Amino acid sequence: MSIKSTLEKVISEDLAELWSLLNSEEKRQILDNFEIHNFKKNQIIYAEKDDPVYLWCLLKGKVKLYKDGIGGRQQILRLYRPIQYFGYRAYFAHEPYVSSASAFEASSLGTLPMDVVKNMIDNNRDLAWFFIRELSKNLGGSDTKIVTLTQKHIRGRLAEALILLIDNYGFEEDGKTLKIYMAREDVANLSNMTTSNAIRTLSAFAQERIITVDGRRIKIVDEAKLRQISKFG
Amino acid sequence: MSIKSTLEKVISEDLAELWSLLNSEEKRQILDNFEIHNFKKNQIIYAEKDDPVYLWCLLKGKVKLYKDGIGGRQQILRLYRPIQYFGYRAYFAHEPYVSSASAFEASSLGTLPMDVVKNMIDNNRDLAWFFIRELSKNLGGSDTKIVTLTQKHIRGRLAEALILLIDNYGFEEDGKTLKIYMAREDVANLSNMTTSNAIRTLSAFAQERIITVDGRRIKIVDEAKLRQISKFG
DNA sequence: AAATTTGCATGTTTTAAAGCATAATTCTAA
DNA sequence: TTAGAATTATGCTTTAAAACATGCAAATTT
Repeated sequence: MSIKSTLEKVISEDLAELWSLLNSEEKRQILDNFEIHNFKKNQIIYAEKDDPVYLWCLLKGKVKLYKDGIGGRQQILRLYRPIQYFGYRAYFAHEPYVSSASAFEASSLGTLPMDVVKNMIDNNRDLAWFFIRELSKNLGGSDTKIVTLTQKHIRGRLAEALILLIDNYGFEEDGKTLKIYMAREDVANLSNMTTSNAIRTLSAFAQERIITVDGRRIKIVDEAKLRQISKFG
Repeated sequence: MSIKSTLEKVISEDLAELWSLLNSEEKRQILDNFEIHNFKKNQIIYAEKDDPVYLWCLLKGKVKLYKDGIGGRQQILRLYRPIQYFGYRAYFAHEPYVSSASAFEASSLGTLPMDVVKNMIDNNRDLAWFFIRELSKNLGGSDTKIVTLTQKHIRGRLAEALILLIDNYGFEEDGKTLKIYMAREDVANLSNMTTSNAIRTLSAFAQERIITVDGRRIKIVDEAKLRQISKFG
């Protein structure tokens, strides 16, 4: 199979949501400009203050969007799974990036120059609506996060983070084990607490039989309890 | 002057930014659907969980967008001044509102049904870009706020809030006095702290000759120092 | 004008979470 | 395969901010 038709296969199968919104000329434009890049575990995809150039599409793996804060503290803002798009916000705002993206594990990503995306949006209202909707959903999420991360106590924040991991990456075949294996430090960076407190609170949850912990494998035993802790104390 | 031509005057003068993007048919559509509403001080414009129906345009006054959190604690997310638009995010996300809006002082607002806005976006790419850009700027701001509100200490958060007030509402004729007079409680809700601590820290800033405080009149004496405190300790 | 409410100011106490120290364990690379 | 590094686990100490209490002043209501 030619490189091009392989690419077409990859793109048309994987970009499902966006792909269906395009006409044949637009599809050709994508094929001509789409590039695949592979990233190793923990490799940085782009960094805060960089100028945005590409629309990124996660094809395989896991990616975190994060912001480095005060005293080396890092806040994870969003997590991506295949097939999701990111990296476009800063371009649309005419700003440099305010956050960084890195591969959580070995990942494969596609790029499309934002100038191409811009042209396509100009001529495709469905595409415009796709981005308007994505931006709107993200903005609602960030506004909500401002309140939960500042007002919830540690246990509530950790419970919320675990629920986010469930919703984002789901379970292994057993229907219990989280399908993501992250360092305690990343759990902490997700839920706005120190690594010590993430470890401590995970242990507490384990003791209370809400979860079990085996290294980085986290099993959700009592999801209802988790949601209750996330919502209230 | 007829009601309609008065309205046209109000709209064409005040909606400047959006108005210039429209053709005459679109302008007619706005004139037919635009309504003016007046709100008293502290009156709620819409509330969290409501379904979004209108695009709101602040014509006169000041509006806060906020979210009620845990234990009666409120977080102010954004502040609006004339002429700014809000209330569209939830509609675009196909969600109920996740935050509430209320008038900070007696205010005058215009409404346009979101269904009308949607139709206009469908046929006007500049209008689409207007909202894409606004959403993108807001999302960058919210993502940044997540980090500053969780990681900065009280003094840094208050300094940042005061700078936000400068940038949003500016100064009186003296070039020093903030052009907004808000209760200590709102200052606290803007900077994620208790009312007591807002009062305490304002007093501390006054003692350090960074600001002067006379009731709700706040004079910025040393803006450079304020920016330094916001950035670092 | 008196009474009541509301908002501002400040001191004291309590507490949640950070910071720090030290092991134990697991991973990684020479 | 072993030495070293990184990660996880736990206990102890410190601290920033919340919670609480009280007094005072200004504004509103009666």
